Amino acid sequence: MGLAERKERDKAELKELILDAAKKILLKNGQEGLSIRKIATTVEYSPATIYLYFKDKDEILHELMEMGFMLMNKYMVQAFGETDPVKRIHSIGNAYVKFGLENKDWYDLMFNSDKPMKHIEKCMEDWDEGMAMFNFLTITCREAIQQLGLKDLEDRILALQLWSCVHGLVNLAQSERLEIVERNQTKELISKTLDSMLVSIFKK
Amino acid sequence: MGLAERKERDKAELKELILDAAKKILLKNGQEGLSIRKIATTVEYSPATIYLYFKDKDEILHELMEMGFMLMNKYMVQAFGETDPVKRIHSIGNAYVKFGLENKDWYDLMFNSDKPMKHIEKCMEDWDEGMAMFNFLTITCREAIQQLGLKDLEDRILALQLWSCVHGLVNLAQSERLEIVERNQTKELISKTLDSMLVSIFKK
DNA sequence: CAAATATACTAAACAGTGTTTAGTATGTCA
DNA sequence: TGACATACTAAACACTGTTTAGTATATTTG
Repeated sequence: MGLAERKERDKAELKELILDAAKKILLKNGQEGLSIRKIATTVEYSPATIYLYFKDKDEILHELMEMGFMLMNKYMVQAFGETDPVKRIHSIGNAYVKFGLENKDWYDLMFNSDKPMKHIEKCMEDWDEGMAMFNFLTITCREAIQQLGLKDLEDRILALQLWSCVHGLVNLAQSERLEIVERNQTKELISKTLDSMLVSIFKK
Repeated sequence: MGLAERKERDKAELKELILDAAKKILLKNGQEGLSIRKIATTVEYSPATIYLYFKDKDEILHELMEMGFMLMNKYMVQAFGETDPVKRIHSIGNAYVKFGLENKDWYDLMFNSDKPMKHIEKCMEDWDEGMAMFNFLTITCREAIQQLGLKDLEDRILALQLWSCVHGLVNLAQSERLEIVERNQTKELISKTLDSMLVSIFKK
């Protein structure tokens, strides 16, 4: 029976089990289909028990967001290893878009949803993972500006320019606005646009 | 009483009343706070009555989306009147961002939410208003490319490059990612980034 | 005029949602 | 053995979108 099996599971592991269940449901049903009650039935506990391990749903979504950033880092390993700053920017851009297109639900949690942010606000925490990403991009921009002697460019403005472009592309693709405006080959369209933007900044 | 008052209202006007109520609730409580039941109590009918005038909630959100595009057009009048294509691109960009920042809920419905799009899919309709906007931008890009002799730029790629940048900026601002990464003066940051992008494309 | 039909509307239910409260077993310690 | 803490849950609260069956009222037809 469920009771006997559950007792075997270490008490401290339940938090991890809940997050595992949440992750599974997120991947299978999306953020809309992720509910406390579904998590509860998956781990074979009552919904109220979930609240003994997490303050509220926002906290669970925040933890999932952090998992999403770990997954994104895997997409970035090549970029992290790139020494040439301009090449690194290319690598970051491609990895970012690739991650966004392949992991809609994770991406949404990390860069669109306000629920993980509400938890950050409530607990007076910071958006560490997102800031780390942006700082890495900003530093890379600074290096690229120095190397190419683009003295009239500001690192954080350039970083934001790059970020907003890839963020916009991913969101337009995910909200199905792109497919409707330009049917078929949206992936090719995205990579062309990304290239065009990088060319407009660094070449000419 | 409610009954007497209601009878006076023309039957054909109820659909408009429902949309008016929906609009009010959207502006006051946001998309999260907009429910069929709240609309029903506002217009003093039962929730079931709403479904005699609209197929489902998605249809109501779709109609609100169309209202949003009408509002956006008001922000675009100056751009529509601009004859110089490069200046027109500047004008469109500024109007787009201004609209996005000032009308979060409308913007979300128009460019992020999948619910109005679900209705479009169900009814085999098109995203006419969005396509019209993108076509206008694409035509302007074509004119700018011709005028400046930028023969290695493709109009629809350039249009998408511009769109994704402003869309990204608006979304980053609205999801509070910008404020966390760069505290204070986010508005100035956005206008600087917008300028920087336009400079990188059209000057140098 | 009376009966049949069509219109406009609603009460109640269904199946969900996040969250809280009060209470129940079980285990530990004095 | 009694007191207390821990782990958990049933049930409720206040919501959500949507559907179904039924009720008045109005209109049309025989």
